[in-house]
Formats: sequence, structure tokens, C-alpha cells
Amino acid sequence: MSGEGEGSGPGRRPATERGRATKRALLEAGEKLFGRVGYHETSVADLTREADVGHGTFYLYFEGKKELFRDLIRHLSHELRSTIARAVEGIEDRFEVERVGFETFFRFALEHRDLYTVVHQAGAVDPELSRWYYRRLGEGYTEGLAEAAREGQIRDLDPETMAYCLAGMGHMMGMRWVLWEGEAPPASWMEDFMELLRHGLAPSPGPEAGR
Amino acid sequence: MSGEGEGSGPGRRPATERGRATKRALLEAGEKLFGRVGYHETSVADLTREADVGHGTFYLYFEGKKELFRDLIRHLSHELRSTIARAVEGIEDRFEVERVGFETFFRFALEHRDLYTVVHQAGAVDPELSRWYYRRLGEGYTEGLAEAAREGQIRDLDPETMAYCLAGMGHMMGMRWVLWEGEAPPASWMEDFMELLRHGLAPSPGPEAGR
Amino acid sequence: MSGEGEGSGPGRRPATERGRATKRALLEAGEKLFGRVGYHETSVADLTREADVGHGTFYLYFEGKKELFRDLIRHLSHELRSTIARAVEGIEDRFEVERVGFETFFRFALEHRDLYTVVHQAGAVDPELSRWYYRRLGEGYTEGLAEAAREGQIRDLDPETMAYCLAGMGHMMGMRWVLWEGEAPPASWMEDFMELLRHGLAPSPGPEAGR
Amino acid sequence: MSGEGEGSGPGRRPATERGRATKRALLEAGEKLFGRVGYHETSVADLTREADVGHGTFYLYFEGKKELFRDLIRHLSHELRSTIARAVEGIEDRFEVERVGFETFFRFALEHRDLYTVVHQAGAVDPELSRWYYRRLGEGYTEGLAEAAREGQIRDLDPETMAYCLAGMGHMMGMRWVLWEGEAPPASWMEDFMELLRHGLAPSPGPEAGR
DNA sequence: CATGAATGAGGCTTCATTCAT
DNA sequence: GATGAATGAAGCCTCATTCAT
Repeated sequence: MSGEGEGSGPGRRPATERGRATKRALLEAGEKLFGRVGYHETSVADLTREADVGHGTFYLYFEGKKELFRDLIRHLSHELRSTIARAVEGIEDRFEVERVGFETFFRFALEHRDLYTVVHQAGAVDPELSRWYYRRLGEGYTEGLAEAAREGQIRDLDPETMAYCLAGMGHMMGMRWVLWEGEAPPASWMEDFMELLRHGLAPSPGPEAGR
Repeated sequence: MSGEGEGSGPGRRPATERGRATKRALLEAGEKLFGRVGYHETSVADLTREADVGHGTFYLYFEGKKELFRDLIRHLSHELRSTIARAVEGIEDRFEVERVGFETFFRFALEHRDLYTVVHQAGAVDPELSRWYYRRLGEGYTEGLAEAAREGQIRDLDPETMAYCLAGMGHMMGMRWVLWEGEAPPASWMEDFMELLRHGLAPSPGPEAGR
Repeated sequence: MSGEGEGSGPGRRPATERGRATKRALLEAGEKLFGRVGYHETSVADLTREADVGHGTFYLYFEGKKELFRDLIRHLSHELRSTIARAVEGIEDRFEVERVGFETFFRFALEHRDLYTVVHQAGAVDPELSRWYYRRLGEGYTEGLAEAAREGQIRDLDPETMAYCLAGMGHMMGMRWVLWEGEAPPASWMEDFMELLRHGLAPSPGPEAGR
Repeated sequence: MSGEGEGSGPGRRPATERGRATKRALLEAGEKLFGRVGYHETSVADLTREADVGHGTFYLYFEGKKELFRDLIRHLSHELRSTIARAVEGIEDRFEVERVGFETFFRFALEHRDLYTVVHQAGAVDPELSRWYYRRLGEGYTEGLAEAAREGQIRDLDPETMAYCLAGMGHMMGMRWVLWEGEAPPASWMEDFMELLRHGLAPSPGPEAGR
């Protein structure tokens, strides 16, 4: 990944099946408690209690509280990106990619609401980590938009700019609906949002007038 | 504001000029330290040391660390909204309003970088407060877009949807540039961003002539 | 009085009428708050707020919180003793003296319930003061019983022993009724109590009827 | 016990032998320091220092200072009542029960002087707890006296009244001698006290006719 | 006489982390 | 691999008291 500052590595790797189960239980406890109660409001004792393991066991698998947090973010990042990638795989039309992509994103966020909430705390827990997360997301997005632009499917603007703008819209809508209301944005919002995208991103009209 | 739950009010109000200066010094210390070091990494002792007042003095003006934080957010919210309002006052063309508005926003964020960073921690400190902040911003924005839509200046979509989308773009661009790079988004980004806005928001062309 | 330990003196004496009123207000605040909330749970700030005077004003009249407490105890001690003395003045029969004395005591405690509660904290605030209070009470009581014994009105036992025993009964009854129930001991208790005083626990002999 | 309000239970129960020893050490420290220095004058740091354990260890076994205090009172209450009960077990004559009971009480108080002193602070630390303590004591005592009255061994008065009166005498004598002088009431006091119990204040009838 | 701002020592409590079993 | 007891640094907050106005 990138500079963690103190640097680390993923705690100890569990060797036995039992160990794996323990580590998983702790990660799940982290997802649940960090998401619902907050990182700073959750103590290691809370985590081990929730995971139903001994207090000291925690340090067998993580170097500290922050590392569990990082693991969670890394995990979410990977999961989210691959889930979306899988969902849009094979779709040719870029607008369809966007529609499906965002729908997948909102559904994912909703299904992993606790985990999604965790991301929103990243900046306050470890700015570097937050940066890494968004940059990573941005890179993939930029890539996709660049290709669509090359193919003339969308307006020929700086793909990174477009990526951050689109991501921002998704971010705010996710906050507004998934985080605050606990539901996906309603159809009407999705339609208007797509309308915005469509005209905003539509390639400039063509031969005679174009740009 | 809205329901804080425990709520309370802004600590004790200073009665003398000296008191006002002390409270101001503490607020400035909070802006600086919360912004640079982070809310959870800043102790009340750090604040009083920075403000150069006795430790106990803090509690004369604030009920606790969180209240100072809230004051800061409230202050920023007000300051930001009124700064933008002043900047776009009198401008007729909605796209010009957007351009100037966002430019003002980025400049403001850059000039109050510490304070701006504080907002990004709000969700992790007090979710309710964060909600209040964004909702407040969203309301004003929605209002403006609704009017522009009524006047036919922009596409007739749900103003709230548009408000959250635009705010999201600004949010992410602010993060990318102001927070990460310490500078305003470069001109090229602003241009592409406006292009996106312009076509996305442009009123639907109507049967005969489009634009 | 006796050894205060750090010794002191009654704060500053108010010189003007206004000063006297202020000091009185503070004493009343002390009676009320110490009584209802407790000595340790009451801060000087609470006292000045209740008395509606400036915070610093307190130290014009008292050397500290403890001194106000002492003043209260001294005052109560004097008031109680003189009230009872006045009530039993002129009564010849010792049993009547006891009856009236205890009734007066309970009524007094009830009417000055806050103040009475204050005494119960004395031991925990300043053991020396508590001792002084009880010893003072004991002395007067002992005196009275000694005289009654000399006159053959009551059994010829060590008057001090009797004094402490009688005081103990009153103390516990006061606790049971005044403190816990907020009312004077009911008539039935008073009767049985007097019966006990008069004849102890031995079953009434009644040569013919016994009971 | 009864309604503590916040109530809770006795901190965490130690699971190992080592834990039990630690908790015991803390309780003993509490008995000693609360007794000699006073509840409010004793800090948790004092307690852990005396018990020779780390500061944080305290909170493994108690929810706070007050809970240790409560444990102490509960413990004393139980200990005292069972000690007296054992001492008077099998004694038929009620006056002998009283004599032995009070002697046992004074001896107990003397041997656990620190702990006994703690009780005297209960009212100032937690009025509810104090009430509980005295009521509990009163109940058992009332019971015993009621039975003796039924058997015609003692005067037929309200047993509760008698219980509180007798308890009061013991209380005050305990204060006068155990607390203030550090010794049990001298034999002369005990004799006169028993005489009082037996016959009350009425003058002894004299050989022929009394008064 | 009165005030209220200011102070800093000191109390309570939490918690990440270590370690012996 | 697992545990839970132990720790002490560090944080938050209160408050009696002083002092300049």
C-alpha cells in the first residue's frame, strides 16, 4: 500500500483453523463496533468481548487497534472495487457502466453499512490511510473514464477530474441516503443523477459544432 | 441548531472584555490544533497551553472539549455560507454563480485550512453535528438551485438531488486539492468541472433548437 | 470551644448592615445546601450562587468552606441547647423535663431539618468538631441528670452514663423518624419511649395483675 | 440490598486466586484508610498504594471508590450481626442476651475499629446505604425483642421502639468509648447501662416503700 | 464591599499493551 | 493458541482559593 508511517505488517498470520476463526471474529467485531460506535469510542476490550475471545488474544493477530482498522479499510477497498468491477464487467455502454456501478455501490454500502461507516472515519483516524483509500478508488475510476473518453463515449475532459467529480456525487448521495436514512437513494434521485451525468458527460455534439 | 441530545449552549458567556479575549484565544487554539493534529490527538491541556491560559480556565467557557469543537463547526458553517453568499450576491447568471461560488469555497477552505480540516473530522466526533453541518449547507444550496430552475436557467431536476451532487463534486475536489495538496484546484480542473456542470445542468434543449 | 486543629476565628466580622445580610445569606445557603446535598457535594460556587453573591465575596466572611460548616454546627448546638433549656425551664418533675425536652428536640430537628442533617455529617467532615458537639450536649445533659439524682428524682447511677444512653435513644429515634420519614416520632413511640425511661425493660411486676 | 439508584453489583468478580487476593488487599486498604483518614480524604491512589497494586487494578474489582465503601459496609453489617448472633446463641435469659450482645458489640467495634469508624461516615457518603445498614440491624433486633416480649421476659412495648432505643444507647456508648477513647466502655458504665435497661430511670424503690 | 476571571493541584477513570500461566 | 490479571501513562474535569478591578 503506501506509507503507513510507523509501518507494520498484518499482525501474526493464523496458522491453524481455530486461529483463522479467531481473527475473523475480531475483524467482524471491529466492523460492527467501529461502524456503530466509532473507532475512538471502541476499546480493545469491547472488541474482544464482542468477539468472545480473551483480552490478550487480540495482540496475537493485530499489532494494535489501529491495525485492525487498517485491515478493515483495506478489506473494504478491495471488496468494493472488485464487487463493482464484477458488476459492470462486459457492459459496453459507459453510461450503463455508470448506472450499474453506482447502483452496485449503493447496494454494497447498504449491505455493509457498518463497514461503510468505518470509511467515513478514516480521515480522523489516519489521514494517510484515508488518502490511500480514495486515491486507490480514484485511480481505477480514472482509468475507466480515460478509456471511455478514448473511445469517444464520453466528453473528452481530464479523466481524473471527472473521476473525482463523479466519485464526489456518489459519496454525497451515499452519505445522504445510505448513512443518514439507511436506504439506497430512491429511484427519482437515481434518474436525476443519471440525467446529470448523461448531459454532463455526453461527448460534445460532433463534427460541425463540437469543440 | 438541532437536537444535540445532551445539548446545553455555549459554555458560559464571558462578561468582560478580558473574558472574551480568553474565549477567542481558546477557539483559535482549537482551530489550529484540531486542524493540524486532530481532535482526538489534542488534549484540553494542549489547548490551554496553546492559548496560554490556565488549565481550569478552559471550563469557564466550554463544557468540555466537544463543545469547543461544536462551536468551531458552527462558526465555520456560518462563516462559509455567508462568505459565499456575499461573493455571489447580485450575480444573475446561475453558471456564474456556481463558478464564483466554488472558487470562493476553495479559496475559503485554503485560507482556513485548519478549520476546514476540522469539518472532515466532524462525522467521527459527533455524527449528529456532521449531519447538521451538511444539511444546513444542502438547504441553502437547494434553495438557490430551485430558484434557478424556476427561472428556467437550469435543467428542471429535483433541486435537492442537484444540490447534493454538486456539493459532492466540490467536496471531493476540495479533498483532492486543498486537503491533500494544500492548494486550490488548478485552472484546468476548474474548467473541466464547469464544463461538466454546464452541460449537466443546462436546461434541456427543447424541441427545435437545442443550444 | 475546643481544639479546632488549624484554629481560626470567625472569618471577618461584617461591619455594615449590608455585610451582615450577605453573611447571613451565605449561612442560610450553607444550611440548605449542606443539609440537602451534603458538605462534600456542595462547592463554594454553589453556596455563592444560592446566596446570590459574587464568588469572591465568600472569602470576605469565611476563611474557607469548612469554617462555614463549623459556624453552622456551633450555631445549631447553641440554638438547640437554648431552645430545650427554655422549654423545660421551671419544670420540676424530671420525667416531665425529659418528655418535654425530647419533644422539643424532635420538633426542633424537624423544623431545622437541613441543619439537623448537617450535624450528621460533622463526623465525616471534622471528627474533632463532631466530638465537641456531642460532648457539649452531653455535659449539659449530665449536669441536669446529676442534679435530679441528687434530689432523688431518678435512680442514682453515673449521670454521664445516663446522659449518653438517653442521648443515644433520642439520636436513634431522630434518625428513624425525622431523618428517614420527615416527621416527628408518633405518639405511640413517645409513650413507649417514656415508659422505657421510667421503668426500663423489666416486665411490670404487678403483684396482682401483671398485665 | 435495596434500591441503590445507579446500583450495579460488586465490580468484577475475580476468577483466579491471585485476583481474589488482590481484591482482598484493596478491601483491607479501604478499611484501614477510610477508617483512619476518612472516605473523602482518601483517594483511589492512596488505596492502590496501600494495597501495593497498580492504579488501574482498582477498577478491575470496583466500579469506583464508592463501591468499595459499600462493600465494606455490607461486609461489616454481615460480620457484626453474625458475630453477635453467634455470641448470644443458646442464651435463654433476655437480659443476659442483651449484656452479652452489647459486650460482644463493643469488643467487635474495638477489634475492628477502623471498620467501625467507616460506618459512622456512611450517612455522609451515601444516605441510602446508611439507612440500609441501620434498618437491617434494627430488623434483627426488633425480631429478638418481639420474641422476648411474647415470652413475657420483657415489658410489652412496641419491639421496634425498644430496638431503636437500645441500639441508640449502644451507638452512643460506642462513640463515646470505642471511637473517642479507643477502649470498651468500662465495667461501671456497663453495669449502670444494664441497670438502666433492667429498670429504667425510676429510682429504686428502697427497702420498704420507695417513693 | 463586591466581583468574577483565573489558576493549578489533585481526583477519578479509561485503556492500550504486556506478561505469566 | 489462549487467557485474564496487571499496569501506569494520560485524559478529563472540579474546585478551593487568590487577585486585580
